[in-house]
Amino acid sequence: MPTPTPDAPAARPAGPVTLQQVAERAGVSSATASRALHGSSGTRIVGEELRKRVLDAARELRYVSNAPAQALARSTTSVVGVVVHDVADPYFAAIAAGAMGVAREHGLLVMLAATFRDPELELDYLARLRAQRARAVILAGSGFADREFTRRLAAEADAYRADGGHVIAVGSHGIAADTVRPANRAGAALAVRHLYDLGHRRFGIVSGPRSLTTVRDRLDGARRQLRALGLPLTPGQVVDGGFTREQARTAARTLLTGPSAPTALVVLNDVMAAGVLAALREDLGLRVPDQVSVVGFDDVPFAADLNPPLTTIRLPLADIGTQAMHMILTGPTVTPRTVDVDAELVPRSSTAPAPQP
Amino acid sequence: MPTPTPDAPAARPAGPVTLQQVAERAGVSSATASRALHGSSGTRIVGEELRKRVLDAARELRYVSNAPAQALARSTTSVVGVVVHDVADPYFAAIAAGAMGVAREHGLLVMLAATFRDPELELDYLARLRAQRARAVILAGSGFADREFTRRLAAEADAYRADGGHVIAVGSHGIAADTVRPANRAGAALAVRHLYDLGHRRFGIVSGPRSLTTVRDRLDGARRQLRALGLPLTPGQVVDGGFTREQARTAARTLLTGPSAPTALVVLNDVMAAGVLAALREDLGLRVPDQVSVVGFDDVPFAADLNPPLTTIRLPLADIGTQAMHMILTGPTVTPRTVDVDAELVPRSSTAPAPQP
DNA sequence: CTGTTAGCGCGTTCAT
DNA sequence: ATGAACGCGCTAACAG
Repeated sequence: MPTPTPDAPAARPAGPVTLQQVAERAGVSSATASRALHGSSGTRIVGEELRKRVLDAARELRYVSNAPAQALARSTTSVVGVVVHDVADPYFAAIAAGAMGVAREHGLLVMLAATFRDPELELDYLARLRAQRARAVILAGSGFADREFTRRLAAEADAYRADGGHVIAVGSHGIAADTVRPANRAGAALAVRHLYDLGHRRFGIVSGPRSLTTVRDRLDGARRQLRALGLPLTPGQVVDGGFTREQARTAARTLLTGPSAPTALVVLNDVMAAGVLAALREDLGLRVPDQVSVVGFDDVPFAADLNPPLTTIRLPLADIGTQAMHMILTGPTVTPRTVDVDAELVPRSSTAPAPQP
Repeated sequence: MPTPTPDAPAARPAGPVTLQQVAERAGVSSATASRALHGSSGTRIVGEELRKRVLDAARELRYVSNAPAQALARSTTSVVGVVVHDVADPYFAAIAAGAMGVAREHGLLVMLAATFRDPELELDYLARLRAQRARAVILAGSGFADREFTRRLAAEADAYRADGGHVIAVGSHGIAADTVRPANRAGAALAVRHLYDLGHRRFGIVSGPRSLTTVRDRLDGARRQLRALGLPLTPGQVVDGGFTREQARTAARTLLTGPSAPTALVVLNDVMAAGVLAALREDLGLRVPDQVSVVGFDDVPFAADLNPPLTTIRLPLADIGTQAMHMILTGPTVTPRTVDVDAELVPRSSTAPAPQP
């Protein structure tokens, strides 16, 4: 008969190993085992000898504590929720990545929820995350500009807080919560100003769904700046690009088709800008930036690789995620805090002086 | 005194509301409340009248069940884990998005873990996911080609299964598990073949860390095809682009610097291809595809927006995620299954006939 | 159909 | 320093 390997895991009982089993194998009570494994009160009040026996037993049995049971007993967990519109969107992917980096450093697990822009789903996930006793939730998706929805969201958020949770919002969600606020208005104004300074006077805006507060804020920033410059925006100058590449491509075609087509395009995010550049280049045969200048928004990783490299408004995406995460680590405060995140113009090659008429 | 609004949520007790409280408010036992809310045995065996009272009470109190407690009682959860290298990488973002779509349809919650390519972290997350009693885990990151590591991973995966969990691997991880297997070898061969057919005879490969099985598989596929074509690869023709844009940009410079520089570049993923195109265009002043042809791998969303639009090997990324998720829904089988996912050449504008010498 | 009872696995008093 | 006992909130038998 073969000699058992010294450190071979002992025959594991069927199903998950429990603390009790570890305790038995170590010849101690489950209380001692618990203390040895998690040193509850800061000090490890378990004797060296027993401690070692417990640790060995746990390792041999490949024991991992039952997190749900632990959560029930401690009435707290180490999971945080992050809700986004769509992970495949580089904007959210970057924010999520930032958040996850911090989570890792602090031993937190993250539940990622994607709403695909459905407000109902946002509410739903918030409730489910509350059920999970996620200690905090980051609402990373844009807020929805709907009165009734906002009321319901606020109610859910209140319930979340009442249950001891912590909610952090990215952008305007119309609720009283800690928030990380990207400079959407100022950023859009920056874009307009940049184009204006280059001599452009005929502007076009490729926007997104008006139902999103991010869209409204950016649009508003552009509109104000334009008005301040004496170039008030007319309805025909704004088209909805749906915040997606394909829709934006189509939208760009209609925008550039009129009699006095714009020479300057402010596109409310980079994903759409990719579609707009494609439309200009492949559908309309217009040269960027010679005939038309384009400014994007976000500065997602691929912005510099577009054709031409995209001038855009940079938002420190990963930072937004880390900042939100840090608010979680700090814990909730009596009055909501808000961290402002600046936007910055990144000049690349999609903008140039306005063509002479 | 103000009349209370009819449907105003009743004054909620401090902290989370429990089933017990809902039951009391409805004047029933907690068992009945549980049945009314979760209709255990398929059939709703609770009388209309009581059922309604319970539902009302729950709504008024904004009750959500305590998931950890439920998990403990039922000894099962509705969370699945997805471990990736980095969410900000469009390859993983797309896979995760595919998985999350299915998760949503089936009421599953996903815990996303990012290892940042650290094998230890992968092991760690797997154990933590086991602790969470995640019903299944999708190992979406590339496997690591390390004997010792693989042994440990297999042990963890076994423990996971022994605990009633289900593990799904994407690509080669060297463990006996259900796997979704992308055609990495065949895909790379396709890339080589495409370039060969265009008349190219001097090849260069921008590879990634040899420690990743994905890299090895793709490299192997290219190497075999090249050998079959009578053009065996020499060490100098392969450089490590680190699977990142920046490293690949640098790597491309060294690759193109030799005496008989390649006219055809096979880049082992699209993210690196973006860096390679930048190097060619901005650092080396070489025209693509006139002087050098480039083929990428993966067909991430931005591939078509690069300059020039990238010819690449498409992997149905979202599909990979959904397929993996579907294996979870099906549940584990006695013997591991494997689903093959085909790669396909997507000709765009970064490849052209070899320049005449 | 509904209520009572007994765990699920763990942390945490309270004794010792 | 260690063990015994109780409770966290919920589901699952088991009665009635």
